[in-house]
Amino acid sequence: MPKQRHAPSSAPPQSARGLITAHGGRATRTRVALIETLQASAHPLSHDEIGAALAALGIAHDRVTLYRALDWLVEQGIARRIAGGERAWRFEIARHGKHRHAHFHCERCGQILCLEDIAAESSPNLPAGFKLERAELVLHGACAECGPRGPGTVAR
Amino acid sequence: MPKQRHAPSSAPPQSARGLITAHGGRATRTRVALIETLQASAHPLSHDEIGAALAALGIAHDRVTLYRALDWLVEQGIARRIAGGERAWRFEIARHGKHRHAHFHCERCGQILCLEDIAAESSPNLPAGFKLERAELVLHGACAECGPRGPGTVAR
DNA sequence: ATTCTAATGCTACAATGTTGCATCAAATAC
DNA sequence: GTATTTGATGCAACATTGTAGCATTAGAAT
Repeated sequence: MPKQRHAPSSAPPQSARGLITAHGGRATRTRVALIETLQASAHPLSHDEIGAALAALGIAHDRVTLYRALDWLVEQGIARRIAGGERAWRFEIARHGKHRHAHFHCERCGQILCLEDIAAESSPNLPAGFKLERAELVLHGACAECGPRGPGTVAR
Repeated sequence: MPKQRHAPSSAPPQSARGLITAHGGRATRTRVALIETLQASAHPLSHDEIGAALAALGIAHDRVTLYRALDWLVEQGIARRIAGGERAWRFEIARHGKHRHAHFHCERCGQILCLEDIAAESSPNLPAGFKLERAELVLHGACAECGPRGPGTVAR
């Protein structure tokens, strides 16, 4: 696993329970662990990665439950779903007030990183009648780990 | 193994057969129909849509063959694969010389449209060591058809 | 027409995501 | 602290999207 890159996150760490109850949900073990896992990660996580993290915490995790819990977090605006390069979704915590940022998909190692400096809310010159709700900017290429040195085994 | 690989010739309305043979491939019915279908479409097509189009032309189409034929087109630079909103890929013909453009994903009807005016090659201020190979910009929202009038049945 | 082999079309499988329903447990009421 | 309510979970079964292996077909060359 590549190292983490930290962005200057100016987020006052919101408690997981607080976030959940503030949205009228029940603070279950799964949801709390989910939020804390996402908050602790510097980059968006896939279902697999999240499942592994929960397993490491000794928390039961059914695949379906995970999907539903994540869907709920996204619905409530607590988390965000991003498309990335492969067909699997990835999830990241929505830092309070933080604008949407671009992501970088390394085609060597498959990792997805946040590019907090690059805004995704751009190019508003849409055709008439179109309503923009959100923008997703994904840059593809080789990350610092894979680029200069030998490329890692490709994750297609 | 495919022999040569050609740099994108900048020929205008290229014939399907010409495109294929220029890249050292065999001009099969499937590939020809595939290219012509993509060329005739104003927006990127999903596998389903392509399959339906081929079926309408009375051309046998196995799902696997379609995947492989499309992969080949992308490898050769004849077509481009874009991620869109759902987990399925969509394909569009790579217009000779045309720069990459952004796409609009309507979350009401599920349609994906090309925004030729909006370039996707932006924001090059990447962290050191990162190599950008391509950028994908997808705008999500409601298209002109779905926005003003009643929203179509959601295609989540 | 014959040959060579790139493409095709099976079949079988892998990965990702969804639906329905019975059960459990988080919050509330007592 | 116990009982009640129902949101959330966990399981099974299924749907969709994409891949791998291999025998067969048909495009191009001889």
